[in-house]
Amino acid sequence: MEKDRYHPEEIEAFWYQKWEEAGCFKAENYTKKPYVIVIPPPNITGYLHIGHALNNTIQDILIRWKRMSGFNALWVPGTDHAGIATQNVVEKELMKKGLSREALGREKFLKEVWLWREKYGNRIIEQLKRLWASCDWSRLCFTMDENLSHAVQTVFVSLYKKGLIYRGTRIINWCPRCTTALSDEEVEYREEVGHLYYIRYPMEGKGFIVVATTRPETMLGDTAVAVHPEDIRYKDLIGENIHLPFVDRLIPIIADQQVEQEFGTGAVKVTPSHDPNDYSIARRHNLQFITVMDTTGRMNKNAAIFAGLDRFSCREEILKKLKEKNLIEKIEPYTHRVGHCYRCDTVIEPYISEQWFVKMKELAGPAIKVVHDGELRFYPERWAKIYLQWLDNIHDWCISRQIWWGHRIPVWYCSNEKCPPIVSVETPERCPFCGCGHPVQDPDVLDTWFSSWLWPFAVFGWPEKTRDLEIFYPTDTLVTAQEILFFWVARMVMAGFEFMGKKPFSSVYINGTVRDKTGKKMSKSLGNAIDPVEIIDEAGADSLRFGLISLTSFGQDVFLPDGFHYKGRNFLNKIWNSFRYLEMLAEKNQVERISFSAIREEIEKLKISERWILMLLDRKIQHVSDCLENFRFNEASDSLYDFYWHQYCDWYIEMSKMYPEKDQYLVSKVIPVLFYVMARTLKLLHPFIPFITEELWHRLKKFTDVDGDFIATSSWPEPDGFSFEETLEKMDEIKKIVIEIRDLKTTFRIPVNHNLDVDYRGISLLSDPWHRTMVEFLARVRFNSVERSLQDKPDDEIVRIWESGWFSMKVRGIIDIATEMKKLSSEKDKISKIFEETSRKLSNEEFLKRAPAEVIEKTRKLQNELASELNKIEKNLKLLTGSNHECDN
RNA sequence: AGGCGGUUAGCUCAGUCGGCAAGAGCGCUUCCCUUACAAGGAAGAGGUCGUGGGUUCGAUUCCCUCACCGCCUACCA
Repeated sequence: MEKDRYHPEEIEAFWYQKWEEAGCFKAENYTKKPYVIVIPPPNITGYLHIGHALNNTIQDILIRWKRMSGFNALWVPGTDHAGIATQNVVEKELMKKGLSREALGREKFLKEVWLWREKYGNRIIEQLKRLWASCDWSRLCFTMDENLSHAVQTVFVSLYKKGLIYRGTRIINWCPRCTTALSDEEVEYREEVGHLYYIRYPMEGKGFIVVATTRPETMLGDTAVAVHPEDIRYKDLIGENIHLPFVDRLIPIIADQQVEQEFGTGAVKVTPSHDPNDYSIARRHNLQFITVMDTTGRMNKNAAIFAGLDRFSCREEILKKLKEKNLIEKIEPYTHRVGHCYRCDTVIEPYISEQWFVKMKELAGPAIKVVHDGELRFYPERWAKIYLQWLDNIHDWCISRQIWWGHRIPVWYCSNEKCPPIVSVETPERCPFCGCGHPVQDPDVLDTWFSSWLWPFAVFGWPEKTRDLEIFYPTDTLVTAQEILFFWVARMVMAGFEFMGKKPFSSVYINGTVRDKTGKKMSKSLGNAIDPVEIIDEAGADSLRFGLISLTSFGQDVFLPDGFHYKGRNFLNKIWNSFRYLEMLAEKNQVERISFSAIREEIEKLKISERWILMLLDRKIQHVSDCLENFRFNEASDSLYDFYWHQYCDWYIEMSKMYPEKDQYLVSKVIPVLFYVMARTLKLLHPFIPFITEELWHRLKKFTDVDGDFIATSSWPEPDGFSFEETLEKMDEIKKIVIEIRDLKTTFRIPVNHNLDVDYRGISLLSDPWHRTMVEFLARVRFNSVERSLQDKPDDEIVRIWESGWFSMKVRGIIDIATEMKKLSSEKDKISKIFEETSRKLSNEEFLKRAPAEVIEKTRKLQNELASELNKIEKNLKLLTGSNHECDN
């Protein structure tokens, strides 16, 4: 037989295609109970990164498991139009060609974006698809699809009519690079080292008041200085005026509770148009709002001599001028949080403008209740608290964006300014209020998340009352990342109740974040990303999946070490080669049609080894199913790994080699059990490593009567209900003896198939010839039955006492007594300690009184085992020191 | 400032209701290309489970303190 390794490339490509051709992933069997997951739609600008890989592997495991478990499993795929991100990408492309969106104009620009989308927008889907995701691709959705647009408009109009959407002039987060408003969630705060500048503001009378600020350039827009009403330092100054430098403006000193006396000097400059705090102070005090920047972050005409400067150069300039005027008291280093645009990383500018908002308080109610009532659960549970905390403090949602790529706001304005806005799904011909002819549509588009939050029902055709909507909504499980808990998850729950009257899903599994060695999130822009596609090219999707899953315990962040996928890769190789052994075995013994049902019918004819592995398999089926039920993916995959490799391969397959070719028991029982365990384990492994299991499933068909056309659509195994508990103890004993002999053989370098003198009158397990054969085979020795006394032990033999019998082996050359002594002594010490501990426990009345019976029983049993072990070691030690008379049995 | 997560073998991590003689993968040591597999096999070494208290018959596990690492929220300019 030739050496072989598992080569995934062709196999993975082959089966993916077959699955699709056969429609394995289509959720078409409406007689079955549905199980539904909607994918968190990746951005069309995205590449598959390791975070997607983890997130989608988990979804795929759930879907495949449920599909096999008899559900009409539906995984809805789709992509997100990602308004700002996509517009930025296309603008960059245009820039390369010397074009700009302004030069093209709205219509032509949008054409470009659609072209770009046609060309690259499905790249990430192709990656997912080629690689593993068992989505129902016939239902692929896009957030800019016509029905999605229709849903978005319907929702807007409905919320507007309920008074939950309004238009207003507020201070909002503005990105001067993207020149658009952003929601609070779209701003990323980062600690940055800056300065705190103490500036002297000359008072109208005489003297100065010193204010502290991190942003001196905004002073040009100051319309007051505020102090705390009870601050004795400034009490008398309230109502005085300040002569604001550069802009020639008198501004008052006012008193406001919001001012912290301890911070800075206790006096704060108030810039209502460029700071959210100052904005609220200004509203309380009816201050003037003076905007000193334009939409791109340049100082405007209100900035007097600084007009035209960029906001950051203006800061430098103004500091220079202040120094010249001796108006800087001091400058301190200061670390503070600075908001950045989540799409382009530009520093956010608080900015006053007219935008559309959604009132969130009312919508949040049902979303809070459903979690309180336990009808929507988070896994891990701690996320519920974070979710609730956000909803409890929810602010209105700014939904209008001053970009072009996205859902146009369904609002028109009449030329007559007295007419209210026309809010309608259909384009109005004329103004319904005054009848005039040319209503103009609002130029803005909606926040991308304003379409994403409708995802769980919009993908099924809402607002139409479709059959899909009726059958598949609400969905079951949402698998997503922590970073979009507020952006997306919370808003979906709100939308679900508002528009469907029902929660959109009942379980939310928040998978961990994949981080690099320094704890940073893996991302392309940070340059610390591991490219999953590269790993797949190298070792296959199964290896990647297995490696990822193995490292991600219940919602914990994942810290990827180099070569994390080797575990999976090696495992696949093990599976591959063990399968080849089975094939070879079947062919050699001319076994063709193995009937699994026969195994179950003739249980009583099975020997301990078969019963043992069947029992372990049964337990494993139960365990893996339980793990999946509780989102314990790594526990499931690791316990399957252990079972397959360290029980099935290391022991059971090895045992099968003890039978001669065409042995009756081998052919009639062992081979069927080998195949049976293989087949069932492959099913359990399928959700984790779909490709190799599918390949082997089809190879199994040559020998067995496995069910289903594909393993992907076969049935999830149920335990047979075997309870051969007694085999466990015996197999453990056999393993122990085998390991003991192997240890001796290693220590004393004894050759293979050495003759071992054994007195098994006292070793009860070995009184069974079949057990003896098995031990001999596994330990690669031959037993000579002897009944001589240990006193007659020749000097070139080493002896091990086991229970009340013993075995002895001839040792070539020098027996290294010292090595053996050392080993036994340290073993003795170790066991003695534990023995003492258990003794103490068992003589403790409180323990006996309070501990549960099974714990006491367990401790007693351990105590006995330790005692007999100590006894053995004692005797063995005595043998080595030569005083072997007493231990002769 | 609050909240959350982490701290277990050299490295990366498991350890579900307190009752283990504390596990895995990689790495390390010794031996073996034995007819499924060297991406393999056999046998090993390696941990006072971050600190200090407490509860308990019993704590890696529960409670409190502290330390360090990380994350998330917050209108201290």
